[in-house]
Amino acid sequence: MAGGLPLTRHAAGNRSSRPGTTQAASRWKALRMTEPRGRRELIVATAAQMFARKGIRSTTVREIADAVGVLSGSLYHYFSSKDEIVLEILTGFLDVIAARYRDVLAREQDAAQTLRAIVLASLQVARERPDATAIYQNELRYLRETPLYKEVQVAAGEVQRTWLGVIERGVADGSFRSDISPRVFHRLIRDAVWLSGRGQHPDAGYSTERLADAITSIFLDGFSARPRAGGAAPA
Amino acid sequence: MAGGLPLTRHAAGNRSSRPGTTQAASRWKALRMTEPRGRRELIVATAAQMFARKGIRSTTVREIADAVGVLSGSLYHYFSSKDEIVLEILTGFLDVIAARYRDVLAREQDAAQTLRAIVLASLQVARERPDATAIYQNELRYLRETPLYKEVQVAAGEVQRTWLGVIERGVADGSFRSDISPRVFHRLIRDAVWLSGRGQHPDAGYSTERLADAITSIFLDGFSARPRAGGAAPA
DNA sequence: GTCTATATTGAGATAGAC
DNA sequence: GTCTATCTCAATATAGAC
Repeated sequence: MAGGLPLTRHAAGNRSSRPGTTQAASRWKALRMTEPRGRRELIVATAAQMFARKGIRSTTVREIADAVGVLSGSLYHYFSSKDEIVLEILTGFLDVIAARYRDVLAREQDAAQTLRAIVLASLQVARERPDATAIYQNELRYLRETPLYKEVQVAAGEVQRTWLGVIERGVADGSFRSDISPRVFHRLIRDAVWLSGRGQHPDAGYSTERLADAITSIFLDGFSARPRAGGAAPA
Repeated sequence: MAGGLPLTRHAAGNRSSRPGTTQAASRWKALRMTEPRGRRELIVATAAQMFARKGIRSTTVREIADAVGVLSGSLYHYFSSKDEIVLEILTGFLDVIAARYRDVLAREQDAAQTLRAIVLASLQVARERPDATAIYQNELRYLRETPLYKEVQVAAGEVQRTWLGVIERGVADGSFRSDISPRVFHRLIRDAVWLSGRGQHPDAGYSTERLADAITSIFLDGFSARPRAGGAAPA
């Protein structure tokens, strides 16, 4: 923390200027599935990327502004605070998850199939929105300190109830073990799923589908080598 | 044995004064297994508690000093920076883990038994040192920004090699599945173990041993309800 | 809608008296 | 070994010109 950088604040020269076509904007075009449309969305997307990489607290509004290609004061034309940007990132994220889960539940499969589908849907969202995923996993502590947290909690509630619901259903109908608390199982599989993108390495060679299968298989069948219910013995 | 430590002066306000018996000190006596001995250790323990609860960045040196019962300048008699306190917390933590793992390996059990023992040892450390555990899980991003990170990484290396070693051994001798990457399995079970203390609720009614059994059983046998290798059918 | 310039606050760290 | 007092820097946010 003693570090004094010999910083020159923002050499006004290196911005080349037209907002819509900055480096930041074209980066998104190349890398992300959903390309930010307007300046406001570009701010959100850029901030999400930086929050995910460096943490919310360590990312300054000036850095966000630099990356977007404007000066920091201009951000306040779109958002009234840094936290408001955070809120927009997370509610967008949670809304997407909740919607996917609703689709899954609408299929009315059995508990095991539903669980597998929830795992897959979660991993897909994690892949599509890696920044928001990382922020949500890593910055809960920051979030709790902000007044906006309540709004996030509401959105998170539905998500949690979906997981717990399918687990309890499986226990009730006899397809899942009843000697282990559904809450404990929920915590384990939920963390496994959401943290599996941590460290950005998508596990060389593990597609989203294959990872979903691996996770579901471990959690339902176990890692011990012995004949398994559904099918073939281990290769 | 926190009896009589030297007196301090200083009346400034609400602190009642003898360092050894401040609120902070007696809190430790009540709650923790290892009671801080000297002032230096009290600083470390207090800081750990606050870092765990509020995050490193949000905890100011002034807050730490207040909780200990001194003024902020005095901390710099013991540590030359805030990060040095963080480093002491984490290397102490990792050294304890590495030592426990060495004990486990010395027993020369089979892979499944060793894995179970590592899970249990980890949960015990997590229970004994919840603050350091939380810090290590939640503040990796902060750590990476600090020059001290390299030292932490070295200590973490041995820990990781222990996990991976036992998993690979089980795969090699045929007791674990070979159709799932050991690295993937390692990540899943490691996160499950270290995060299981998250949220401070020790899972009402789940002792450390019972939780270790639950985790090991889920990861080895699976959550599906069907006759399991080792014994009785689910209740 | 963006910039320039700056107010304001808060943090880590230091110097030197006691 | 602790306190008092203060330095220095960095960060969020604002005001108002263009």
